[in-house]
This record gives sequence, C-alpha cells and structure tokens, in this order.
Amino acid sequence: MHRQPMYRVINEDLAAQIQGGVFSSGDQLPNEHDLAKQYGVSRMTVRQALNLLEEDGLVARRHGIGTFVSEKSRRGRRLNRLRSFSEELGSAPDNITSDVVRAELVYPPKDVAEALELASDDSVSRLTRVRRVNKEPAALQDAWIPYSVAPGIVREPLIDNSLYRTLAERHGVALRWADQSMTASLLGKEEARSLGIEPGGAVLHGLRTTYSTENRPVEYTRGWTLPEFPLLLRIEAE
Amino acid sequence: MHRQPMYRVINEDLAAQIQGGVFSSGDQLPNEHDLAKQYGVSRMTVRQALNLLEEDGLVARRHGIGTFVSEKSRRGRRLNRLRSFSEELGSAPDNITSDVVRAELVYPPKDVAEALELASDDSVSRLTRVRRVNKEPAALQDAWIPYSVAPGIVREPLIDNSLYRTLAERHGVALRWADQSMTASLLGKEEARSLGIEPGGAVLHGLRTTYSTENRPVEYTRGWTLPEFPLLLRIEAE
DNA sequence: TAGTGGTCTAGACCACGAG
DNA sequence: TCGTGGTCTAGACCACTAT
Repeated sequence: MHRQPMYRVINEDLAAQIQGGVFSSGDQLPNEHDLAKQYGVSRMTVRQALNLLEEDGLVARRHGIGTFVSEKSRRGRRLNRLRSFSEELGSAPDNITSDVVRAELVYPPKDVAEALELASDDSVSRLTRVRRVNKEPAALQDAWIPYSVAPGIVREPLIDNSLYRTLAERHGVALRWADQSMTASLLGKEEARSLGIEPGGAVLHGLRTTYSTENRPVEYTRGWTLPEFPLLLRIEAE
Repeated sequence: MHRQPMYRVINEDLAAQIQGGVFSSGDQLPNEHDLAKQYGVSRMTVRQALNLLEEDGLVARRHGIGTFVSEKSRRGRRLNRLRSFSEELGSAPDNITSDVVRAELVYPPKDVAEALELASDDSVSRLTRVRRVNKEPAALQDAWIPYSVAPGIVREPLIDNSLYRTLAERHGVALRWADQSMTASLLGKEEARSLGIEPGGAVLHGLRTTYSTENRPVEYTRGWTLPEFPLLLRIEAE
C-alpha cells in the first residue's frame, strides 16, 4: 500500500512546492490541521513531515504563530542529511563533474580497517574522485568500501556519478547514518597533484564512516575540500 | 504539570543511564512497549525520546531487532544540537577555560550587520574569548550580540562562562536554531596573537548565526578552531 | 513464527503569541 | 480571546529480522 510512508510523500510534496516557488520565502504554510485534512492523514503524520522540512532548514515553526518558509538558503553543502555530493551542493548537477582518479582493489591501511571493522587481509575497494564545480576543483574524495559489501564496484562506472546511488541501486545497500569529523589541514603534495593545484593551502579535512541499515560500516571516506566550498549546517536547539 | 515534556525527561534519564554505565556499549535497551509501560506513557512518547537519543548518536535502532547503545563516542565537539562549547566537547568542564580578551559596545561591520539584520548605527556587544582545554588554546570565538537583545552583557561576567546560559538566564533569550558554515583558512596575525600561537597554520573557520524562538537573529559568531579539536557530526539518512 | 521497530489514527488538552 | 504549534493517548496494523 505505502511504497513510501505518507509523511515522506508529504515532506517531498511540500519541499517541491517550496523549491518550485508555490510558496515563497516568508510565506506562511497552511496550519497543521488544514494540511492533515488536505492530505487525508492525521495531524501527527503531518508533523512528521514538517519535522523533516524544519531539520532541512526549509521552514521555521513558531509556536502559537505558524509555520513559515525560510529565506532561500545560500549556496553550499548542506550536511544535515546523508546525501550525495551533488545533492549536498544543491546546484544544477550539470555544473558538477566527477573524475575517477583511482579505482582499485587493495588491502586496507590501519585506519581504514579500523573504521570498516575489517582484518588487514580483507579486500577493500578504493575509489578516489575529484569533484569539480563549473570545472574548478572543489574536493578530493577517497572512498573505501569493503569488497564483500559491493563486489565489482571498482570495475563499472558509478550510476549518475553517485557512489551512494550505486550502492543502493546496484548492490542493495541502504545507508542509514554516518559519523563525520571535520578539521582543517594543509593540503599535501599527493592530494594537491590529484586536484591539480598547489600544495600547502588550507583545506577542510573530513573523515566519514557510513553505516547501513544493519548498522554495519559500509563506506569510509577521507575528503579534502577547498575553502571556496564551505559546509553548511542547520543546528537545532535541544 | 509538565515543567518539562515527558519525552525530554525520558530522553535525559536514558542518556544519564547510558553515560553512567547502567547500559554499556552494545547493550540492548528495553523495547519501546516496555519503556512505555515503565515510564507510564504511550509508545509515541517513548519514540520521541528515542529519536533524540538516536540523533545524538547515543543509540542505534535496528528495525525488527531492537535499540542498542552505541560505542562510546570519541572525544570531540558534537555539533548535532545547539550547545555551549563545553557541552559540545563533553569533557569535564574543569579542563575547559575561557579567557575574555575583548568585551565592548561597538557598531557592527557589514557582515555582522547583515547577519544580525541591524543598521550600521545600531549598537552591538562584541565578546571575544579564547577557549582552552587543559590550558592549551583550542579556539577563538568572536561573538556579536545586538545591544537590544542583551543590554549590558559586556559589563558583567558570563554565567558559568557560557554565553548561551547567560542569554537564557539573565536576558530571557531562548535559542531555537543556528545556521553554521565551516571552511578552512590560514590563521591570521591578529587571531594568532589572541590565541598566543604562531600565525599561518590551518584552522577551521566557522560562522554561526543563532536565532531565538521568535526566529530573530540574536548572535553572530566568528570562530577559529585549531585542528587538534575536530568537529563531530552524526548525519542521518533521509 | 515471534518479537522488534516503523507508521498511523482520531482525537484531547496545553502553551504560546497576536490582537 | 482565538488560532497556532507542542505534547500526549491508547490503541492498530505493517515491515523487518532472527530462529
């Protein structure tokens, strides 16, 4: 019956209406009671949909007042939900390209083995990509995936340049959550060569371990992002 | 009756039990039905509490299996919820100190005026602090608060070294959410002098605009964090 | 099959903010 | 006062996973 849960359908419908200009910045949405009637669901279900919109920064709720469309967010990588690089950027995907600079089957170095809970003689797929926005290098991403999770992923091109889409659609791996750390570092020689820029500049250095719905680590990525492409985050109060 | 909503009471009780070792890493929590009976609430209310624990990375749910305590998180600043610096670090507050290096009433530069929606002749409180962990400099935070939001905040010491606690308890300002950007940069001379370290190193550079429950910007902070103190983030799937 | 979390109902009352 | 979002009930059925 519900291929997708109703709250997700409603969330996507309202998000599309906001992105499509049916509601503009500052507009008030219909109240929760009316939305429930309109979609033929209970108010609790509407609230689940609105919670997602709020976490994504698309709407802001005001107790006693109403729910309002937020100002159009600045360009940037929104990290609030687990998304592909291009979805994070929110740009037209035309401007975003991906060059695979390495795709091979190897044994994991220590940090990778630890993050992915592997032995040192377990095979791992390593996929290194340069992401560009309008042809300018934006980030280097060095992803490691246990061989058993996605056999052959290094042998075929990714679906739509998206590792996450490929894991989901070709290998049936559903992602659930990720632990990400971020710090600053100076760009090393090897990474600079891959990016085609000078080494020594400040870059955002991220480490991400992504877990499947079975809570097994399925991807570990080291990323270096140039400072022109800041990460954005919406943080809620407790 | 409910000074705090029940789901928050349950959330804090379970969090305390996990932090206090009643449940250890990998332990399974009682199922939702039993928790509901135990706390005398409905299952939906228990689920609200568990959602918060999951977003904070304290537990992981597995559909059809159960809810389990996550591995003890590494030391680091968890950015998933709007918290004070010491709460983000999660360390014993003894190790964290705060030196106020600037506290004055000024007119806002352009970026501050824009973020806080002020005119160039509106007064702003500027509060610059060096945060240290075990006496080592960890971050420089340059906070700007509209004078009208918290008059006199530069004239008195902060409550418990916490800007957020002071805003809440002394000025009645309840924070709701923040937009944060993060990028990397090289530490400038002035910031290096405040931190007492050499300039030119890579640092995490953050900009945060914090909004009150009335969705008015009440704080804009520029932050420079040394790479030894990475930010951590739990990211959920869509 | 048994037990778990995921979704959803059809209400109720409370808390907040504007007029 | 009135309309809004915030919290909560007491169930129901579905989807998933292990056995």
